[in-house]
Amino acid sequence: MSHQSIDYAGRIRAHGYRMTPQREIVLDAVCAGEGHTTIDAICARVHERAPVINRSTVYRTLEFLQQLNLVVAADIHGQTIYEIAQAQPHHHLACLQCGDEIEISNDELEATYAEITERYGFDVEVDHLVLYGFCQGCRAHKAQNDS
Amino acid sequence: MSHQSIDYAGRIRAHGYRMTPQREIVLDAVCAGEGHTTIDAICARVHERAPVINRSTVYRTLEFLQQLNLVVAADIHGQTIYEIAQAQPHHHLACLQCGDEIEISNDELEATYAEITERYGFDVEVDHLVLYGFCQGCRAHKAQNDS
DNA sequence: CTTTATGCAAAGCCTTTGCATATCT
DNA sequence: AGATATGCAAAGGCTTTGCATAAAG
Repeated sequence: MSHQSIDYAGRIRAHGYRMTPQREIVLDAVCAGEGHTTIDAICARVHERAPVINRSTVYRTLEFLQQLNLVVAADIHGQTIYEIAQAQPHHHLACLQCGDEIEISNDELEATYAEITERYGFDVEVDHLVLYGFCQGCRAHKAQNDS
Repeated sequence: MSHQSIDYAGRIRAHGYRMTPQREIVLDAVCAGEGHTTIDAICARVHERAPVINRSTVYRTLEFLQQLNLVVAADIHGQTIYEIAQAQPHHHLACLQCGDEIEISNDELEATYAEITERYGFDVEVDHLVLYGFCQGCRAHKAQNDS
């Protein structure tokens, strides 16, 4: 699922703003993150293609793209990560040990949300939940060390 | 549930460290947060009782209390919040509109975690999940405005 | 041609750190 | 006395902002 399939220029112009090379390059960099990219990673990728682009432009562009709902942000370990907005809400499993991340669909959590709404009258609005824990590989190592 | 019921001084000394007025005041300030307190709120409360206590001491003390598992921290909207460690893992529902927070037990989410472990081999280790959404009152307002 | 976007540099904010002093056991 | 904890001030890292210039429609 590439971001190429979306008419970003059109959606930006539809709001009365302009498409620029910088915005395109930042969008590409976010997309290259495969789901979750830090500012540093984005800046590094941007810098490869266009060393002249300023860091503050990257910040401003990401802010801008979020307002148009083309990019979404999430907090992970206190760091902000960015990714291309997808039609499907989804979540992440982040391994505390190896740092690996697994993307999961919303299905697993939907039932839980419904239950919370029913019990607390609270409408959970989560597009981008990050659950921490230990992945399969690291669990195996942990089990060895604990013995 | 007050933190008074726990022998903090004892637990601190058991690790070879010292109980000090500063640490006691910071602990009180965290406890006064009723579940989730920002650094600023903690510093404000500390300052009321003892204006001389330095901000860096508060940072160091919180770091210290976390290492002893007397205080736990979580990220909420990019801000670090602190609370007294409880025996029971629990989570928060944070309303995006009014900022209200509801504390919920782990029970609602346990089944979901089990399912994730089964399906992905990923062991979710969440002591302090924060779910964003809209509380009952704000949902009612939203419904009105949307019509 | 007008408005929006960018680059640069500087300011801001929050957090951490080094070091001398004070405090606890 | 010996070790730990604190206060102060300064440094650090990341993000935001003001302003002049450049570029898009």
